[in-house]
Amino acid sequence: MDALELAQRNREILRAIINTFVDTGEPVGSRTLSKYADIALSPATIRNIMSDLADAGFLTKPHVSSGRLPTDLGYRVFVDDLMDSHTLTSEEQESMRLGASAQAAQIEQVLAQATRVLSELTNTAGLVLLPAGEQLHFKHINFVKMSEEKILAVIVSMSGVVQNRVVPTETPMSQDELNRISNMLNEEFGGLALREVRGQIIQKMAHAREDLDTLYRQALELSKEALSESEAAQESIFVEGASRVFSQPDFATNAEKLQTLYRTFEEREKLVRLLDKCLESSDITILIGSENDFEEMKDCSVVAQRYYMDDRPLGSIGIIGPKRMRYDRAVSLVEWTADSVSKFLSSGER
Amino acid sequence: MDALELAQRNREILRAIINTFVDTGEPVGSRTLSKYADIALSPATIRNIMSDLADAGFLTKPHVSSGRLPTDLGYRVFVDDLMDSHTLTSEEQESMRLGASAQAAQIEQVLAQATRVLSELTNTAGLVLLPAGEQLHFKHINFVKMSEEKILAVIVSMSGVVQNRVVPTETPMSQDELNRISNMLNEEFGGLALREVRGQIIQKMAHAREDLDTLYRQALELSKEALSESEAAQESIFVEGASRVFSQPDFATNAEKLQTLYRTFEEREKLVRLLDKCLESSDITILIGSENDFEEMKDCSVVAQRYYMDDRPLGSIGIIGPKRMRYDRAVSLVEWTADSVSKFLSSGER
DNA sequence: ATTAGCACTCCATGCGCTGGAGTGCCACAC
DNA sequence: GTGTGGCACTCCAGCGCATGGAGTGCTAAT
Repeated sequence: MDALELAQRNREILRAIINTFVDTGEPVGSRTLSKYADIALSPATIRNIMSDLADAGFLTKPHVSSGRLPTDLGYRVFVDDLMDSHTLTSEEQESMRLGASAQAAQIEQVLAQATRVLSELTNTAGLVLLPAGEQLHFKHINFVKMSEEKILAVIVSMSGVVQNRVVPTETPMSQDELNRISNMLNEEFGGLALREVRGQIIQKMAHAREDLDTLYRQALELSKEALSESEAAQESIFVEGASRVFSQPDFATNAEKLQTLYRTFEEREKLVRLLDKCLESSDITILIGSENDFEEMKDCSVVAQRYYMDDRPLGSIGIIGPKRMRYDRAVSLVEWTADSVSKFLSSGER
Repeated sequence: MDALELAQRNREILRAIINTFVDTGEPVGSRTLSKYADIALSPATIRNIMSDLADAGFLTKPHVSSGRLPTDLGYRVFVDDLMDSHTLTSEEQESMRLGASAQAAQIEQVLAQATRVLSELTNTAGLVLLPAGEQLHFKHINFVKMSEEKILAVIVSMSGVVQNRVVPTETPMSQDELNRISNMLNEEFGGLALREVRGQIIQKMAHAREDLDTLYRQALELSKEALSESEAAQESIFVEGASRVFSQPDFATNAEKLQTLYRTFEEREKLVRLLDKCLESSDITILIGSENDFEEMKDCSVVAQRYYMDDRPLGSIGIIGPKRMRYDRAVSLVEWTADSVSKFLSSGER
């Protein structure tokens, strides 16, 4: 760290190296850098500085006689300390605005659209973690009779997320009864977190077994099934434009990397975990290379941010791309998108 | 064609060539083939036959001094005339049975599961076209009030497909009114094809404008919106195990092919069109290489079959993989799967 | 008709060479 | 002592070339 804190100039050099590497994708040499506008030093001097930066762990080289490129740590200090903040161009802002103001439909569509735009503008894969599980608050439940033994539960959360669930039942009920049941539940549980609803249901079922009227008991039974945790956490992620990552020159040439990367994207589970992690912090999260816990994605970086409804974090939205990316732009765009989405969700519009 | 019809032996040779090529992935030479168990001919003789088969358009060679490999036409006659029918091993049957008998949930889950198994067993990508548009028959509609201006329509079809749709409205209605509206609609339209329902609604709205009571008019209005065609045909396909295709040696080495192929899979639209085409015939559909209309997929083959509910075709299920595949196995497995799915859907279970 | 033999083609592989880009170090200048 | 020019050295990427092997096509013999 000393090296950096002492010498402002070293920071300049590191910044310049990263910038040009991000631009070109080629390891950058001292000569190239000395031609770089802002730097009026001879290659030899630059070499010395580079050597220091390499000793400090910010740079490596692929082989002994090649230019330098940033390590994960190098990117890290760049992102933390050296990066200029990128101001969005008006076109960028334009595209994003479109994203959020698309005629209001289901929340999923808004999120998918925002993610798609994000992916296009950053030329990386756009990700969004949908509200699920703990984040959801009960708004409305509705039952539809599908057959004598099967009932479809439609659960609507405050945030506008709709879940369908087929629940088997032994005691056949008429649609009318089902409607009354849903009325009951809606009055009783409106606004509570799903977790609380589950808790209350279990409590009520345990406490007063006999003295409840049949319909109410059935209501509890049914809603318990419908709200059961098990599958709730399913497939709660959208990925848009993954092919953009694969066509980055950083991967496109290496068929093997492409394979494993592709498989990881297909599974999705790891992507969910990544975004879940981003939910923990209110700041924008940047994971560079091996900073994420997945070996397969050690050549990728993630930039993600939570989105909110009425100050309650619902999920996260972001991008995943090669380590070599324009972090400044990515950060601005992700922040802006998360912000737009939050504003949209928090306005009366949904 | 003569060449084939005259000489039974030529057919043997073609079959052997295709079989070993499918096995090894390498162009097969006359020498290799003469060692092949069933063939007691010298390499020279085989060369002559190969030459004939090449003239007839069933074989090519990558370059002048290499072994032969089948053309699309070659695969075609193989599939049509030469192929032994593959009988499923008991393990294969076992996996498939699991697929269909998974505890009954929504139709989508059953289809997804069947497709996943299909993909695993064939080591290709599994595809399924979900019932949509014309295939759907109205069973039940239900409205849930989301806000003063927004109503969620839940449409359940006879086959068990559930669609959610947010409909904007100007005249606020209570949940009670909504329930009554859905009762009305359900009685009136139960069992009709969605297309017919749409037709009837428009007709009724046009015919008797004034003399209908308000609620009924609102019902028509609302259901018209809810059932509008526009978005109905969206994303109605599942793809499972696409990475299996990409890791086939036929593509894995060629980064460029991998790219375009990947992009095609991501878009999905072309896959939908392929499966749509398979819906037209009641027979199993096999598209070899350029037989499908998409340049990007000229190195892939599709094997797909319709599935039914009560003798009504709902959608299609199949696989897509490299041209070099075990067509006999693919055909058996796809047929078996489509059959299982159909049986499941047609039994009372859904 | 079938087959052995032979000339020929083409690919894949490996090797050695070369030029270029870049480093590291040393010695010199200010 | 800080910056710089010079120089030797390293390593990669690309190229040309030779070589062996797999395979064909043709011809002549059986």
